[in-house]
Formats: sequence, structure tokens, C-alpha cells
Amino acid sequence: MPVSFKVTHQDLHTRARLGLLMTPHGEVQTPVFMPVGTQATVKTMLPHEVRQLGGEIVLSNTYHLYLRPGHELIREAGGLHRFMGWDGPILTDSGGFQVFSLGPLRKVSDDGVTFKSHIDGSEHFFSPEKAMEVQQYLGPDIAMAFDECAPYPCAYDEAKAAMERTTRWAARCLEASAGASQAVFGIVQGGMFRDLREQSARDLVAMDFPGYALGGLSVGEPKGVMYEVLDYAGPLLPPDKPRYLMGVGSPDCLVEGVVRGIDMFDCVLPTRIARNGTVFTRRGRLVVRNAEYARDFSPLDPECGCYTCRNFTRAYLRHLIKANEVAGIRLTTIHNLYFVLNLMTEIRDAVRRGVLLEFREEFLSRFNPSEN
RNA sequence: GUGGGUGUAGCUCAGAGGUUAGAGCACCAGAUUGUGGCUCUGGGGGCCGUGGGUUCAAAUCCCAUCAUCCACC
Repeated sequence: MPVSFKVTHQDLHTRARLGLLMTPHGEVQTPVFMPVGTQATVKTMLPHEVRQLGGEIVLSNTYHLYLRPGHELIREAGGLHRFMGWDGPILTDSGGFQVFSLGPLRKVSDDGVTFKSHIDGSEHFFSPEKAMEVQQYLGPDIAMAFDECAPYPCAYDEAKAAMERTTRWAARCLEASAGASQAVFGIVQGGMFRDLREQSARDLVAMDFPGYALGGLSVGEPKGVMYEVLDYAGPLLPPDKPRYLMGVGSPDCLVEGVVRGIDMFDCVLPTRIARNGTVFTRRGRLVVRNAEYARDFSPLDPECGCYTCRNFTRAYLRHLIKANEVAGIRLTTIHNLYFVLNLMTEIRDAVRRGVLLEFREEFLSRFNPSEN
């Protein structure tokens, strides 16, 4: 088994646990946040910087790398790890979500998905088999099954059809990847409908994946709705396998996810909002691009120990962002990644000490998700 | 000094007698959750150089004036 997972500590008060994800490229402590490197790079960051910030595993993207530079080229380069100069673990998304999110110009059938490239408009076809083949060329430690992500809101029948198709595709993904050197994680779908989520989880668990993801969340639904799904869908997954909540999150969602037993997260939010001049602080989000910080010579977050906060002021960062200097978005990206990765370290520590609920209360009482 | 050009948003300009004068950039704010980095959405901004005239109606036509640029003496 190329990837294995071990729960090292189970919290007594919540469903949180500590774990160790073992991969051919090293071990990962869970719960973990995976920085996103869609195009074989965490935007604006170098691999050693991601490592320094505390990143242990990164996510990359099948869809984008297949279109450019092409999975054959990456295999030729010796695989994704060597190509991008990252020797730690890598998880690749299958492309299912991109097909869902990148446009209306797609046609889904049981066979697979016909879609148009966002780069040049050329037509392509992805099936479960194709998605597995491309990911084998890329060579991540963990590949994701090819799924169909239902939108939000979504009618019951539509969510049901997408979920059932995802289940059929999951079986084909497993078959197509038999003997492959990477682990394949299954993805639970079912929209916001409890019985669909239960059905999905039951069917996928029967296939015995080495890990399970909850997909189709963080697609526009209120946070409370997502937490509710986590509450009932989480316990349906085998306790000895890693649970991955795809596309989350914001700091408050990370805390709530761990409380509900999630082991792995990925999200573009920290890096994306950084590039648009917004950062996380202990008190919540801060739009450092705003005029009120033009003469604010204090750090982004006085409690933060990151390189950006130790060396630069809000006024300077605002200047760089306004002037469109690359250093600006690099420094805010450093801060946001550090913030989230450090938060995960603190969460793990709180679980270890059995005080996660207290940590949650303290953190959420100070962190306003939408306000400075 | 003479002739000509140009004066409209912070900047560059569009608008050639007819609704409440527009655009791009800049500025201000919001958005962003399995990434289409430098995007999207919204907002504030104007004595149309100034003064007079013609007209039902003037940024627009006429006169004067000021500023500015160019060419020539």
C-alpha cells in the first residue's frame, strides 16, 4: 500500500483526532491543510518557502496540467515531484470539480465529460479511466477519483443522479488504477441531502478506498448547512481512514471541520485573497489594500510570527499591492499560508492536550470571518 | 508680434445643435472556499477655461478674453 494512515490520538470530547498520513514522499501530520498549487506551483511561492511556512503536502490539479503543459511532458520530466521541485507528498485533484466550475460548455454522460479548454477552446474528453491515466502520468502520492460535483442549490433528483454517477465512476477509477503506484481516494457526493450522502458513503466504503473525501461542499451553501452535512456524513466514513474535506477553508471552517472529524483540507482562499490584498488576522479578515492602512505602520497581525509580520508594515504592504508589485502579493501570500498552517499546528496541539473545544471557543470569539 | 491648433472627471481622451455629458486609467469600497494570479461587482467624482451672444434648446455655432502648444518673423 503506497499510502497508509494511522490515528494516533482520538479526542474524547469531539470527533477530532490526530493522525499520521504516510506516503512515499514522507509523513504528514493530520489534521492538515494542503496549500494549492494548481499549475504545479503554489502561486508566488517557491517549494522551499512552502516548506518553511509549514506546508507538508500540496495539492495540484489534473485538469490544468493535462491541458498545459500536458501529462506526457510531466511524465517525461520524471513526474510531478521532480518537475516542480517539490519532494514532499502531492495530492492531485481529478478534474471533476473543474469540469463543474469552469463553464457551461460541458456535456456529461455516464461515459464521461466532454468539455472545452479554458485556454484555447479546444474540445476534450475526460472519463474516469482518462482521469486515472493522466494522474498516473503525473505521479502524485494521492490521486482523487473522478466525480461529478452537484451545484448549490440543487434539486434532489439532480443531486441524486450526480451522486449515483460518482459512485459508478468511483468503481471504474478503482479498476483503472489497479496496480498503480499511488493511492486513490473516493469522493462522497449527494448535495445537501442526508439520505443521498448516506447512500454515497455506504457505497464508496464498500469499495474500500484508502481514504475518503467529502466533495460537493463549499460550493456556495451557508456554512451552517455544510457543518450539518459534516455532522451526519463524517461518522459514516471508516474511522481508520483519512477524511478529506475538499475546498475548505477559511480559518473558522477549518476549526469546525476538525471538530467534526476532518483530517485533510485544501483551499485556494488564503492564497487567492492574498493576491487581492486581503489577509487573515486573529481578529478576522483585513483588507490591507484599503486606504485606512495607508499610514498604518504596524504589522498585519501583531500576534503573528511570520516573515511578513516580523519585517513589514501594513502601509508598506498596501503600497506594494496598490503599485502592483509582485513582492506585495508574495508577502501577503506568505502571511496567509503561515496563518492557516500555523492554525492547524495550534489545532493539533489543542487536540493533543484535550482542549479543542476551548480552543474553538476562544478562536471563534475573536475571529470575525467577514469583518476586520 | 503674426498665423494656426488645443482647452470636457485626478490623467489620456470621446462627444460635431436635442433625455440626467461618457470611456479607459486612477481613486474608494465590496466579493473571492477541490484557483482561469495581476480578476469580478459596485461607487464617488464635472461652473465642458472664462465672459458675452445666437437659438425653443449650446460642451457643440458666433464674438471677446485667458491659458497652453506649434510654426513663422
